[in-house]
Amino acid sequence: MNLPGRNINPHISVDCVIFGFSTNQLKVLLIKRAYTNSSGRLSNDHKLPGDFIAINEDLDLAASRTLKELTGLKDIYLQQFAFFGMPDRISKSMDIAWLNETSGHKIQRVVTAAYYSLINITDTNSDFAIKNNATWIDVKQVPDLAFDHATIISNGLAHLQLTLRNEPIGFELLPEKITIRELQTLYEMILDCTLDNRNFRKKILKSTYMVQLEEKQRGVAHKPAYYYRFDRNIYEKYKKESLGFNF
Amino acid sequence: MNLPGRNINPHISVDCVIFGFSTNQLKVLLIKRAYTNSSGRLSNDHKLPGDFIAINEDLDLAASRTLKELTGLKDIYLQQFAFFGMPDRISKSMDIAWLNETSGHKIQRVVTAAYYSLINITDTNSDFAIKNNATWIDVKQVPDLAFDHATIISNGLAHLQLTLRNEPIGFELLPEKITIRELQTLYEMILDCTLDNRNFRKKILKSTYMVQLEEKQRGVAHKPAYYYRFDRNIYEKYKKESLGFNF
DNA sequence: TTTAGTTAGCGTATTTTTTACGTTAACTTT
DNA sequence: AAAGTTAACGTAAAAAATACGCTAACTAAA
Repeated sequence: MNLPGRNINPHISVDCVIFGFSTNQLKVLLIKRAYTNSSGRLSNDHKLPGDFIAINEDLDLAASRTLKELTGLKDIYLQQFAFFGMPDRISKSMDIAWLNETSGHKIQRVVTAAYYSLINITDTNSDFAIKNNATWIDVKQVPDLAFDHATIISNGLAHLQLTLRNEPIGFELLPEKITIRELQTLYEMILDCTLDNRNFRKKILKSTYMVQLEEKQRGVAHKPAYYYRFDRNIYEKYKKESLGFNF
Repeated sequence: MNLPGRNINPHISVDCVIFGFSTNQLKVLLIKRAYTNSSGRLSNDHKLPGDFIAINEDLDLAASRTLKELTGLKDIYLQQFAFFGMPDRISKSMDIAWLNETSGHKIQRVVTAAYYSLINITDTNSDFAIKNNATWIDVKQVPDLAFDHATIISNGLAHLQLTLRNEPIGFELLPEKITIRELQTLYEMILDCTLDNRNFRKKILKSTYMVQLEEKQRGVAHKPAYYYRFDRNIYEKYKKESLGFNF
């Protein structure tokens, strides 16, 4: 959290849209914000994990730092996807008041760089690390948010969908091991559609960059599935070759 | 150009990467920068059209304003694509000196919002409008640039390529009328590849959103080609229907 | 006026990719 | 041992992408 007088640049901030998938829901990580409303009472709402950047702090590093400070999550790949610079984006009086209070600066307008990521909620280490002021909220049921954070989230989701349609979810975003079914469910959650499991499997198997591991699922009440991992090297080669264009 | 004492926000700037296509080259619009080098002589190099934003100025509007002020180009659609915030991105001493001189501020670090666009150089109105301190430079032969502008350009080109592979170049970027051959050449220049003209034509004709006009080319020493226009409404419908995923 | 040179515009056969759909295998729980 | 559940595979049909050659319509030069 910002302390008054900290050496920040009060014009620029970063915000992180962390998508998380568990069994069958796509969620987004939000933190609670407490503020004093116009009638003098203490109110609550949610905001994205984000913060002003420090003087001379790199934007990417500021995003990682912020995420760790506010949620405990670390070593998460963060992808910048947009920046927001409308002069009125923080104009609600309670937002301005909160900013002035928490930053120790007289705030006029803030330009924010938005980052997104995607993680597996049920990975114990991730789950464990979430501080208790941060919570996972179903993407389809995001409540009223501070600032323009609802816009930032829907924008981030659009970017994630676009990425997913045009290349495998792979690169930085996949967990170390995943079953084909889990991957399919992930696709279905993000694209908000249903896919044919046989055709999806064929597509995955044909792609050389999803590599089958020896490990199987354990303790499941059905035929256990093999785990796969995403091989970045193979993928990079494949990507170079397949530069067709589609529209 | 900035005048000392102008009411600017010295932490944030905008930069415009304007790609232009003429007969068979993809170019980028650069402006000359004069500065006094370490041995006291006047030197020249190039930079992207860009500027600090004014206090409380919208980023998108700042980009349009800057482009118009520096190059005369107006009513150009500008697409944001990245936000650059490495602390050392303006660290060359001559860059710092130039910034201090032109802005009238003591500059530490500048975060810049980058925009790109694509226009037809031979459109007389565009061509006419370019001020004489701005020049079109072949994308493949960009000289040494100020700041990290070379990085910004290659990043912008990558974004343009990505866009082009995943949807028609259409939306805001196409000129009002274009022949299929011109469109193909544009694709080839941007993607840096060759395409089969018959198959390309088939693809365009099958797409319902490229609409044939009655007007033909005139005065060309060969069979004149029909002009086409991009119909955004048809495209928006098409886009909604065709949300497959490929990888 | 004719000829040469140039790009526009079309068609078809082949290969590759996508889609649609059913059945057996391997595990846990009752 | 039986019931329940998801994994894993295959094939035929439709659609899309690719490869390739020829005629049409214009200007410029002879």
